Amino acid sequence: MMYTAGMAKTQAGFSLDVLFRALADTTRLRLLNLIADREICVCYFVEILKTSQPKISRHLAYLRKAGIVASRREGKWMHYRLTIPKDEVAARILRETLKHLQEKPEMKRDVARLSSACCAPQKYVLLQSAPQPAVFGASIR
Amino acid sequence: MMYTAGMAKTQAGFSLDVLFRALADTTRLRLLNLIADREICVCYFVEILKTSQPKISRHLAYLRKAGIVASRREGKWMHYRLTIPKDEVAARILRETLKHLQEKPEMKRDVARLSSACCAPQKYVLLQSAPQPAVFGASIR
DNA sequence: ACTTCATATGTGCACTTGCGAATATGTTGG
DNA sequence: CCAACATATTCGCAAGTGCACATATGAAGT
Repeated sequence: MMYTAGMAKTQAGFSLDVLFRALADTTRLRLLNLIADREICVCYFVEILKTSQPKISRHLAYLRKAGIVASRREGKWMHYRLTIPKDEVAARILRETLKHLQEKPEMKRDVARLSSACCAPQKYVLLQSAPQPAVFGASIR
Repeated sequence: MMYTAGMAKTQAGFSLDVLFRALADTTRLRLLNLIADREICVCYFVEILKTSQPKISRHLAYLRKAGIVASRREGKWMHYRLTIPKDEVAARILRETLKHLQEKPEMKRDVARLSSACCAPQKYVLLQSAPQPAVFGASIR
């Protein structure tokens, strides 16, 4: 057996229930799909999912507690990004999930709305001065 | 691009929420871990998980509705087996999950209890005349 | 047909989860 | 410090989920 120290294997302590519960919700899957390729500011989620701000915030908190996303503050804005779990199996499950979501029409529509919101922010009152999503075009998938 | 007809791709209609909700429960994960390698009769689950029969039956029904397991009747007994979903992504997620479960001590203990129950059924009153699990030793993982 | 055994399902209850509405926290600029 | 803005959290409620208990279904033997 040649496991080196850096080799992230399955961590026996890790609990999959947590991950699955985090993924077992449509709103959260939509959020994950949107941040899969870029770091996004919360206000975009609100506009794109056409959902209330507290609801978005709560679901993001849920994902954060499950260790799937991380946040970064930039002045008034909070940016969320995907964080691939240390556990190798969890990471693979997450990647497979995102790959699947990419195929779905609703998810494609969300991404399309995001890019149109970025290109023409004047159409969205709330996004007038919002920071643009980063890493557009690049992809972890 | 060289997709042949036989290549099972991601099915857009498939909904991952259902799969995740099915996997987001410890009892169901224990059941899945046990049937991952073999077809098992319900009475074994009851003995091994030391849980009430209705509870086992309910969770099995849940898994059946999610399309993860299938049942087969043999006289009075119902045998359950794992069914890999048609959707390729779902199938991969399920396999990864089972791989992860295999590592966990509780899950190993369940499997150990199962084999001891099979080798010495006289220790378990309820299993006196129960049919033995099939495909012992073989593995889909 | 009746009983027994194996499994499935209905019922009521405790607990959890998601939601909208209101409010709190944190940041920036005046 | 205060006002305005972006985001987070609290609260009360409606809906969902898991459980124990009781009961129903289905098969096999008498």
